[in-house]
Amino acid sequence: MPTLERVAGRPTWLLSRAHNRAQRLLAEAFATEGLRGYHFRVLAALDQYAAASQADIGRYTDIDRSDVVATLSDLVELGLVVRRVDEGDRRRNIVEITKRGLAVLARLDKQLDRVQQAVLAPLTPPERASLVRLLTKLA
Amino acid sequence: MPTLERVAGRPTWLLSRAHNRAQRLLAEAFATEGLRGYHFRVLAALDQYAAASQADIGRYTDIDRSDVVATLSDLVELGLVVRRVDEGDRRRNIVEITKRGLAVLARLDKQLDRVQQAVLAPLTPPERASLVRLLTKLA
DNA sequence: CAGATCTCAGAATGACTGATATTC
DNA sequence: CGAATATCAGTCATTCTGAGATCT
Repeated sequence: MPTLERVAGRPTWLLSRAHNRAQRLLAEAFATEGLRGYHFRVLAALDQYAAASQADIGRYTDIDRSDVVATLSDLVELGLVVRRVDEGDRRRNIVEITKRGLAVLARLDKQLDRVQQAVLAPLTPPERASLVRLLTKLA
Repeated sequence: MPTLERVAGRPTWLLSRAHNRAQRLLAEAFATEGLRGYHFRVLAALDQYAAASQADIGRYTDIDRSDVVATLSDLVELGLVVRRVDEGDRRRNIVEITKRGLAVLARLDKQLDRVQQAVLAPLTPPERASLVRLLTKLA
């Protein structure tokens, strides 16, 4: 296995490797429902913050407002969320997750747990806690 | 600051956040030389493994063969590498870094150190070592 | 022949930019 | 008026797929 001295062992490189591996597994998991990461994040946000505006969804999920629009349009078309104008503030859309959306979210959540297990498999429980603590400090 | 319970605290999410932050800083650093991450990785590989074939560069850098082609074409055009057919095995191209390429690589290397410092700033030295160890175990 | 190499065209995903119209 | 919102039309970087041509 060739190693690039100039990058091997560097935190940013290790971060990339771990992130890429996790992302591949997550993409696979989401694809079982025909969705992508953005869809999951938005559904999760709508479950937690019911009837949110699109701008809020963007803030909760850290997704750009313009991408929230497209993501929601996908979800509306799939019947996983409903979108209507906020009559109290006509600039806003109120977005809510549907029953079908909740069902999909529940299934994706289980898949997500599976992926976490797979990614963290090489670490012992105390090591996992340590990693979470260190990564949290980074942010 | 809103948090998404369904993803907050999850290793894959924390990994994404840290990776994204690092990537933004790295992209900025590379952009000072008008380059991107792929260019740096390839230059670093050519410095370490002189006169490599393109397939080998792909293996060293973990960049897909087809992307190595485009990246090298950029670097050739900038005069940072030279590419010629291997007369001993005419399937291969032999690629070498130039003097200018070495100079650019040296500057990028310094920038990379700066970025590592910035990314790791919130951690103490023992914590940094611990993070590197844990991330290495993940791979 | 099988296998390695280089090349090209294209796509998927996540992240981002800029502009516009509407509403508060 | 300034500020927030939703929308649209793009770009960009990284990663990956598939197919073809050449050479060992």
